[in-house]
Amino acid sequence: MASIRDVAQKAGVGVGTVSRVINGSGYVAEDTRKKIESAIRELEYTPNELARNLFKNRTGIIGVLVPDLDHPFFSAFARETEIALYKAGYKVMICNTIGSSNRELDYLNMLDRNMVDGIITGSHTLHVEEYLKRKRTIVSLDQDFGPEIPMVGSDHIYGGRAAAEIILKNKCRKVLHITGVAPNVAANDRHAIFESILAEHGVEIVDLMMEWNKFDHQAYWDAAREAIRKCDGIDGVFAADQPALCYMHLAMEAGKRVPEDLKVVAYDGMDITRLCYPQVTSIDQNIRFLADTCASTVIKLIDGSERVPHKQIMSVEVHQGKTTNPVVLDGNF
Amino acid sequence: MASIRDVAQKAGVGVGTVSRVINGSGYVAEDTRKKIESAIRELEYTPNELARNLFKNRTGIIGVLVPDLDHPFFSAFARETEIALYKAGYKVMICNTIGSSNRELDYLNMLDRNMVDGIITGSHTLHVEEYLKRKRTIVSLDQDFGPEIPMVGSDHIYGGRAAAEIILKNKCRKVLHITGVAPNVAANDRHAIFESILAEHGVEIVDLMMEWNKFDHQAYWDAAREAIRKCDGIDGVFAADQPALCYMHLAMEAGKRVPEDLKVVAYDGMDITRLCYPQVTSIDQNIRFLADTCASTVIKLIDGSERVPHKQIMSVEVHQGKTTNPVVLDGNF
DNA sequence: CTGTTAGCGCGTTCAA
DNA sequence: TTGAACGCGCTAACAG
Repeated sequence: MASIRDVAQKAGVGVGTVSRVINGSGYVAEDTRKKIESAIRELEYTPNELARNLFKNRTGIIGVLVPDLDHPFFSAFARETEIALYKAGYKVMICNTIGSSNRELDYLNMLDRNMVDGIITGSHTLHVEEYLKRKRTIVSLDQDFGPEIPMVGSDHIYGGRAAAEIILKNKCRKVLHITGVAPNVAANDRHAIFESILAEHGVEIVDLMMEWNKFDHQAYWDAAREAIRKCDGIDGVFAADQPALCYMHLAMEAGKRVPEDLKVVAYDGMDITRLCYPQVTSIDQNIRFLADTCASTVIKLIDGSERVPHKQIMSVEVHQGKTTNPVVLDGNF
Repeated sequence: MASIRDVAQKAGVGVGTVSRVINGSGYVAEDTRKKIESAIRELEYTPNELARNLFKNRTGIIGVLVPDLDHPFFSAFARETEIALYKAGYKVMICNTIGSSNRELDYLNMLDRNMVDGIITGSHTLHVEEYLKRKRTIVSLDQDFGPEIPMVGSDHIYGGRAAAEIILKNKCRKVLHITGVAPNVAANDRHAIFESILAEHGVEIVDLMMEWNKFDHQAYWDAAREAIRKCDGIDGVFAADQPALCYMHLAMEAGKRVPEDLKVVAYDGMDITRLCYPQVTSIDQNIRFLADTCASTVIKLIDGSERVPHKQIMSVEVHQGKTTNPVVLDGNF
């Protein structure tokens, strides 16, 4: 409640001097400093960030946009991003964009209103133009908005290829492929490459497309149940963590053995695939690295000093669990 | 970039009039409004929230503190809280407090520095006094800081009792009880009541205490493995979701059948217990209701109009899955 | 109905 | 080494 003026008055000095003491800027005589410091203590003075922000035209806040904070991938991403940004002195404003698309717009507008210094977006329900309008200080996770906006993503091409290699070397003949991430997102790359490799090798593919904006587990179960009903003789599955787990568990319930009768390869490999039995083979994105890179990139953008690459692509890692037979990945298939 | 003065100048009016148009306050002639609106459009003027915030001494931001955003319970809580607060016109600043305890302090200090209008904390690594110093506009999830700070929580007493009833009616004789949530947290209540009921009925209890601040799944596996090694003949488990799952899967791997040889009751019942096979019996907290209540409570505190109850306790719900035999819960045992 | 002015609390010249 | 004055952009009170 006390302001810098109160402190100045109490210490019998001018506000400028108090300001210098607080910020450790400029010269200040040792004894006036003492006086001021004790005045600060007595009044329990704390600088008002709002006034500082107005002056500096900065808040130190970065907006982080994700479709759904309760999705394991995005909650992990949000967590790591917050940690990275905090270390750099920034705070994080978070937003779930799923469900209402003008929430994403709302948050983008905060850039214009100076409420946030930058935005990291893992949500992509808006048209490119809305993003381009703001230009600077936006970093995109896994979607290419063109040269104006830097993107950070994983090597999904390699990921899709690795999944295909595992499936092939496990000798699957009829593979269920559950797709359905947001349109325009780089993560889709894995699907195309996966299917083309399998097709090349004469493996039958059953495609199941989920609505990309359904994140509740009921939708996953429904999709898996539909796959089980519609189609017989599946001996391999490639899907994101959650649909993969649902399908696997339904198949097990129906008496299939994993990995003997059914091989499972999941994409992302979040904790959820580790807490299950058997532990799932998966292609893992390096979420911490993605988050750190998003954080450092947005900070560089804000500082405006360094140039940043348009694309920064992180490796994915293959985790061979118990839902496939172990194979050597050497690219020969 | 353009300020309200630029707009005023361009429209040939005073800043006050522009302000009135923007905020829809006071009277303004139709044609001057037109002029101003077109000036706004031409200059692509957007009000600077920072200046507004300074004037109103408000940011519209609520800080949400959780130990770990990547823990299923807290990510769900954060998600629901953000949604509820957004509907009420507030934004959410998020903080992971695990790992370094002065992060929590940092965020509490934001109250004093006017960076946030209020705080909802599900993290409790600090001493009570630090919370009491700020008094108002703090809402605590699941911890009682005394009469000054409203708390919102679940009926863990009922939860512990229900778990005990299920275990008893499933005729378990030797039960593994994994404990270890943060100290001083209401969630601990379930442990005491659970153990006392089981003891009353002569059921043997094996206690396993986990470090409360370990949230990575490795810690859960370690704990489960230790339990398996140390102790034989366990026919029932009561634990939080993740340790319960780890133990269950290890036991299954060792050839135990669920629920024939081993009954499992998990606490929280997050998605992770639904994506597993067999689906786990659980005591579920109503996270959306908790979040909504935290949100509305902190808003009432900010508005200062209504009084708020010191404690608001939500019911938990019993979800009978496939890891126990179905029983009727009537409190007779 | 409208323009002017006085803050909101702070950081920074710029003289002294 | 220091204090006074100005400005960040906006809102609200007041006078016209």
